[in-house]
Amino acid sequence: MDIRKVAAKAKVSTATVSRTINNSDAVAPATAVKVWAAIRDLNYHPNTHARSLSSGKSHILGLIISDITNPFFPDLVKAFETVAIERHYEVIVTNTEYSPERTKLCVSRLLNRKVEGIAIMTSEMEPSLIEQVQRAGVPIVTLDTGTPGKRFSNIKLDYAGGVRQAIQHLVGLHHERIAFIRGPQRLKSAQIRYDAYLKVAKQHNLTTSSSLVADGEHSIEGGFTAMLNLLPQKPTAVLASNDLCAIGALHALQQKGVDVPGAISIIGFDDINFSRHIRPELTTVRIPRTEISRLAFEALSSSSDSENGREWTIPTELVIRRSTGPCQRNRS
Amino acid sequence: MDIRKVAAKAKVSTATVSRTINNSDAVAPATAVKVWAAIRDLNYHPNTHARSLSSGKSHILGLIISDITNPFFPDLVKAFETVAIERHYEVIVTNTEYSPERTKLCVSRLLNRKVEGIAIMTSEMEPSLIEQVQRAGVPIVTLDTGTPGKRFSNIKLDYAGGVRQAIQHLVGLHHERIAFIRGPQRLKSAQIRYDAYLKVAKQHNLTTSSSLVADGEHSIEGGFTAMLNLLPQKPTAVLASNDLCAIGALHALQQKGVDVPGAISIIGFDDINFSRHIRPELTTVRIPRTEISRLAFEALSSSSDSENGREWTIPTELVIRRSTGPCQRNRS
DNA sequence: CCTATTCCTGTAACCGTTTACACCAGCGCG
DNA sequence: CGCGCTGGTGTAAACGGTTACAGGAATAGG
Repeated sequence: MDIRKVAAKAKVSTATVSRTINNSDAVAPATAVKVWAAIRDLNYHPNTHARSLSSGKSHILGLIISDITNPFFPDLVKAFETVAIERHYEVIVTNTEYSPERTKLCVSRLLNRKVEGIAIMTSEMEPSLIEQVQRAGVPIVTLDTGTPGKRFSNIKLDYAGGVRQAIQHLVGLHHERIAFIRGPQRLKSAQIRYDAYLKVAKQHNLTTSSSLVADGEHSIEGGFTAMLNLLPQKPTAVLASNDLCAIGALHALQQKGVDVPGAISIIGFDDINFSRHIRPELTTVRIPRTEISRLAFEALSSSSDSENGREWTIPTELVIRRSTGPCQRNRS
Repeated sequence: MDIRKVAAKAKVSTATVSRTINNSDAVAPATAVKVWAAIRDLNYHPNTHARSLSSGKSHILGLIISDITNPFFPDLVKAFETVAIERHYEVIVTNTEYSPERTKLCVSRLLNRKVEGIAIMTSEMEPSLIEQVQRAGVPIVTLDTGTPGKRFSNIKLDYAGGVRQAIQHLVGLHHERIAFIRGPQRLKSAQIRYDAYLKVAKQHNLTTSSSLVADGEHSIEGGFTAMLNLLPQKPTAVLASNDLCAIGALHALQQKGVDVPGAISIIGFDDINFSRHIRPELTTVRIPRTEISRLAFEALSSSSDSENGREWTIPTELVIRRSTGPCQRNRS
């Protein structure tokens, strides 16, 4: 069941079979028909390893994420897989688990498998690793990290736009004391969200006193304690750096008997699946993960050898559900 | 940077380098040292495709799941990846998305990549596909599906045990009207859970009238409407086939102003991550996914050519949290 | 009608390993 | 001392494709 058998059956050379498989236009239509018939009859599937070895193309893409257990990632992974297999690529997903050591391992695993591109969807990645990939001549696309260069594209998320929409929404509901639950500052994306909050809040002449900011560590527990710390400051609305934080904050308020959105409004960030299933359903800034995956794939597959990487910006969008409402304190 | 360069640098033949890499005991310790030094100096990494081609071993495992977006799977995937890479295997994860067509594609993708084993962690899989894999000589391990055979192992979950613990827990709290929210009956695992409910409830002389059973489709929405249907039957406790169903039921009760666990107790199944983060925290029957992955890997890697598959049974365990409490109606 | 070009196909080298087999040195033993 | 082993190493043939190059047939152009 190798290419030679097919060649024999179709009465052509292996070269012709190979060309046929690869849709080379150098093969006469009539011949192609014969070859395809033989392939079907023999139920022949080319050996991908042999193919990769001799052609140098593995048709595998690498996807690096932090942790598949983090609800942000499954959608991303699924969408990436979907578009990749549509184009007949295989994908290997690796979890860094936020550990530099493990991240190193992820990269070398992918490089060893001779992937044709790596989508790095996590921001904690040492520059030296990126360089290593570049030296290997493998295209890269990152999320919110670094500046594009040779075979290096970047996808930027317009966090500021989402934050602006969120704050405008709250201001429209007459909120003035809007607190912020911050993510870990070592994450670039968390940093940007915080900066955007600061900037937009100021533009609206809102208090941004540091007492209105708490650290939520991007986890439910973190959001919970952050909200507890925030409570004495009497905010009327809270913007969280993360849906998990927002959910944690929600729990804290429910435990304290504070009504949401009656007394306090809450807005999250990401729009993970569960946000729609929480009570009250969470108003949140959606990050379009399907779009990101699609673009990431595009970036990798268009990064042919000498071409320079590009940079895209993807908008984020406020999804209004039930955790936000008019500010009671400032009414009338 | 291929094996020849290493051989030259170490002043040995490529065969010796190869043997060294593969820890063959036929190489003299002193030689091995020389070779490893050369490898390190040259920063040499063997070409995995060449290796797979000539040895016939790809060192890749396939993992078939339904949908990474279903919160049951991420833990499973993560654990599988962890143990696999510990043993220097790569893993390709594929989502069937509950579609037979796509499932077929998953299998052929994996077969094309010459995986050395496939873990099928989803029950909707046509027997013809399984046969196809077996004909290809690739070891299989399934979850709750089929009977073990040549290169075919199976992992069974003791759902009945978990259901028994759950019902005993409720009975201990003086509950008598225990309703059940059923999963889709085409899923074997859902069927087994339902059967176990029926059996154990009868053993305890509880009503199992069909009016106390509703279909929840294993989703939050399904659980929600199922609970609404169940409400007129005045159950004092509800056992759900799935955490998602349980969460949906919880929402329904909260919306109707029914206190949990004050008026009605709820128990879920699976112990997905979010169960701990719901209010009230969900009492649930845990399915030990890490354990499953570990065993699945073991099954695959021990399924050497002629060896017959094995069958394991993994216990499930009731995790008591805050969604269950004493039955008020039957107290004194 | 001859030559140049185009189109299609085949031959064979090569991709980077593994591994069967051959070989040789050194050793134990009768 | 000669023989058979054993242990370590090298040679070279696979593994199953791709592709540079060569070459023959058919077509076009003069």
